Amino acid sequence: MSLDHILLGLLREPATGYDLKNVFSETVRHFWSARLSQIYPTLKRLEQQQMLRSRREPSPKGPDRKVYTVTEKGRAELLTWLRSEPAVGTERFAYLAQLYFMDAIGDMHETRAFMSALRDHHSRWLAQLRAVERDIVTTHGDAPEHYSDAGFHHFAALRMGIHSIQSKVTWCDETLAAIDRRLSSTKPLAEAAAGAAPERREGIPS
Amino acid sequence: MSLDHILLGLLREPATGYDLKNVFSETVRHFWSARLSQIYPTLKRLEQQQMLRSRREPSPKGPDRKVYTVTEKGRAELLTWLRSEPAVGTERFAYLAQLYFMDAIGDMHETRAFMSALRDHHSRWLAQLRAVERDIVTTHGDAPEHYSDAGFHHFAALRMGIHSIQSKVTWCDETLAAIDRRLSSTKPLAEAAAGAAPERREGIPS
DNA sequence: TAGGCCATGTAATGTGTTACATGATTAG
DNA sequence: CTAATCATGTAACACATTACATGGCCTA
Repeated sequence: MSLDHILLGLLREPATGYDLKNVFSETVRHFWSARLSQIYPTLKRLEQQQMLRSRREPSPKGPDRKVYTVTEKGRAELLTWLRSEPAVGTERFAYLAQLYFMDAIGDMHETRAFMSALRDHHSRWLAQLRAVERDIVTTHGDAPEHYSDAGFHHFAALRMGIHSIQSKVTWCDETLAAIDRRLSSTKPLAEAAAGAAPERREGIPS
Repeated sequence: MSLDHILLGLLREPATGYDLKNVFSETVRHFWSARLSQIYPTLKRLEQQQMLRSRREPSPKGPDRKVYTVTEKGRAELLTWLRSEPAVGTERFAYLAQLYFMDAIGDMHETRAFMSALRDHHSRWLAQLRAVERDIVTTHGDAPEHYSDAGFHHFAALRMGIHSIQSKVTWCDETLAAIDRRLSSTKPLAEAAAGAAPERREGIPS
């Protein structure tokens, strides 16, 4: 259901499927993603359901553009969704599942490499979000309570990304430190330098 | 693909679909969820692919149990997945999408109520995760680097949940405070007491 | 005896990804 | 001339949810 609502939300200005794809990669990408091959059929269906109307326009470059606008029915549907309960509880973290089972590999160095890759990824992502934040603050000032209505809501969503990703970087660091303590207590340098990973069996259950 | 791997991971002990459902709701629920009606066909398919083997056993209560075990091929597949890149970039936050478009309602009080509901939800969730953490620390001590291999990895996954949810509670508080500043600067108490929500139009763009 | 748990599943539908298919315009 | 961008879409498949269907055993 949610792509429907996101498209209705983005279509406050008339736009084509292609336009919406670009908006996705610019502003909405840190909490949602969608491919063109999903966007086109969804727009078509929303038009059949009378949530949208479309008109064809010649394009300066390339084929005709099919420009969509939201109907009254579509706007009503958007408002209903916005007024419904916060949509929580559907988050899925595939990389946490990997980590959770990673003891099956039996080599803490692989866990370390995994966490390190994860830290890099989140750290880069955080830098991007902070850059976006810096732009906004430079342009509109550092008091979001004085932004436009839309600006305020967009900024709040961005701040959630920053808090959340920052906490993951911190978590990666905490976990990497614990891994290092673990490695240095069970596998001193001399032994590690010796080569082949020794089988280790411990008694403490999960 | 991931439910496949999660089931392979959970099946270090032989278990039935029903058992796996229960394990889901106990330990894995903070980063993944699955319904029985998805688990059963998936187990069936994994058996066809020779990742799993099953045997029927009489049950003390109810119908025969169909107990699954992982084959060599299944274990190899699990290890391949564990050794692959961290599966990032698929996170979706439907409630952030709601917030992002919520200026369309045109009433900051509704945004406030939304954020407040979100805070409650995350706060309750955080309390649950902290309770689980407390149990583990009480039983196994506060030095995770000395836990079993499995225990260490499970604890690390739990810590990510705690960091991440805590950061969301903090974000909710920050945003609620900003909303309150905004409400008190644009709509003083006397006006709010007067009743009907006045239309407000501001010039600053997003 | 009513409701919950044990235990299995199927069918229909919804949602999302990957791959395929086409073709014009513009910048290097 | 070649590659990127503009612009449309379809088809096949993969993944997930909701609803339906069955039935025994145990507890309140």
